Amino acid sequence: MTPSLSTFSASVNEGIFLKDPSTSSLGLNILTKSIILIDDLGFEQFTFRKLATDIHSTEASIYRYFENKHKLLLYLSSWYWGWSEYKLVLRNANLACPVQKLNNAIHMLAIPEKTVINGLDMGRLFDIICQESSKAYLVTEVDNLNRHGLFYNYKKFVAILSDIVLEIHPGYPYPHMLVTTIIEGIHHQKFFSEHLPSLTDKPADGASLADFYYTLALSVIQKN
Amino acid sequence: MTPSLSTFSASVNEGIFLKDPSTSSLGLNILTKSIILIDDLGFEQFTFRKLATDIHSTEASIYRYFENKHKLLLYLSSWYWGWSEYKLVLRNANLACPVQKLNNAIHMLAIPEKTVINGLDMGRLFDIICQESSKAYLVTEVDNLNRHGLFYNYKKFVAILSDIVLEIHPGYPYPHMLVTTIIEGIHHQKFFSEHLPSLTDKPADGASLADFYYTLALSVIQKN
DNA sequence: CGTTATTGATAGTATTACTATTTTAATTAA
DNA sequence: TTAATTAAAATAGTAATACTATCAATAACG
Repeated sequence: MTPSLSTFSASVNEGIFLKDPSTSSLGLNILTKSIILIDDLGFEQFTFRKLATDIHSTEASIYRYFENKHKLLLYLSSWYWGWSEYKLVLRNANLACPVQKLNNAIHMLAIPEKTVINGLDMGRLFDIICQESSKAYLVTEVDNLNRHGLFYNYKKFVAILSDIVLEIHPGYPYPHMLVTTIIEGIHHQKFFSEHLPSLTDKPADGASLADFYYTLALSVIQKN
Repeated sequence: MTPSLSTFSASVNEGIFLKDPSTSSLGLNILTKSIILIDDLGFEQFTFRKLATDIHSTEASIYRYFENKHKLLLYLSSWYWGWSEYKLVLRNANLACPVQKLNNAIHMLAIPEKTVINGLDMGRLFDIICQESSKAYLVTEVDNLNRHGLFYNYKKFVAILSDIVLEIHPGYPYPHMLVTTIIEGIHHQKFFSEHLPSLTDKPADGASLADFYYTLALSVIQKN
């Protein structure tokens, strides 16, 4: 069911990078290794200098691709949502029932595939999404970034899911709230289950997470 | 209904500070002004140097209270949850119905009071909680911090709410998941409504947030 | 009045987050 | 094949950040 990599090229908004990293081997190296480094060190300890030594390049070279590490995080996040949308659309292509579509989506979000796409370790990228991606928007420049469309891919994904919710219950007043609550919730619970288990419930694996949020979604949608 | 300030002294875990800021006027100054500065600049732009000049003190003096700005954020967050617990217990003291208790709690979380407690601007502190507080735990040192009990106040608050959920539906399997989903959800939606409105639904004021999450909670609890 | 704790003043270091410039290497186009 | 263009490496440097250390001044306290 996983789409072949050759057919997928992530469309990440141009404003995020200075030079498209997907067009050169150094750029791809930056992406590949930054995922590993950010996952290992955490975003705050991660620096372009460390990345540079890791890929046997220089800080200056990396700065030609990304203005700063925050933009790199935004790129990874944006790429993730671009990829997720692609997968979702493909998986739901031949489904008619919106409840099935929603179920599909929630499972996709909660149970990450551990494959490698375009050289990028999706398992680690998912961990970054859970632990670091909110730092991409929880910043003072958020309005400015948003004005330039740098959250487009995430917003698009949310919009698609919201439409599915509305298919299930036309006129439901809070589709976006529900969808972002589920998405951010999944990421939080993943983190909690690993680091702050008393903030979640056992077993907090992907399957029970999907179960919890799918039930939640359906109860809420039908209740209103 | 607001408890009198004289009766409340926040109990923040000792490991968070080097010297208790609530015991000196410089300490209180640090707390008061850091709330304003973090709210104005955002946590990443906020520095002890800027805070020092702001309160006409020195960096070194501030470092005598907090190891680093991250610990200061943890203090503010911890103080917020200590205060919230105090308020919640007081408000629910003479209620028997757990559904009413939950309703109370959700309204308290979604509709912040704009008062000043012990000199601390609660309106601004709430904004910090929404925008910055997740950065207090989304770090690599989280396990170490947790081992030292530095998230105690938040976990305690979650535990109290989870117990209320269990009062409503004994045996409900996901009380903690539900509670943290609601709490973090409220904070996210607050932020989204101000900065990324397409990720939420209008009107995203406190009242409709409370409405959304209260309905969500009840549907989910009763469904299972 | 003397002791102790608190803060201020000053200084210094390692690291981070960049920017600029020049050299080398690799591609491509004439 | 050479010249022209582009990408990357090497090197250097700056301002700001995140601290640490030392010592003097002062206030509080018994």
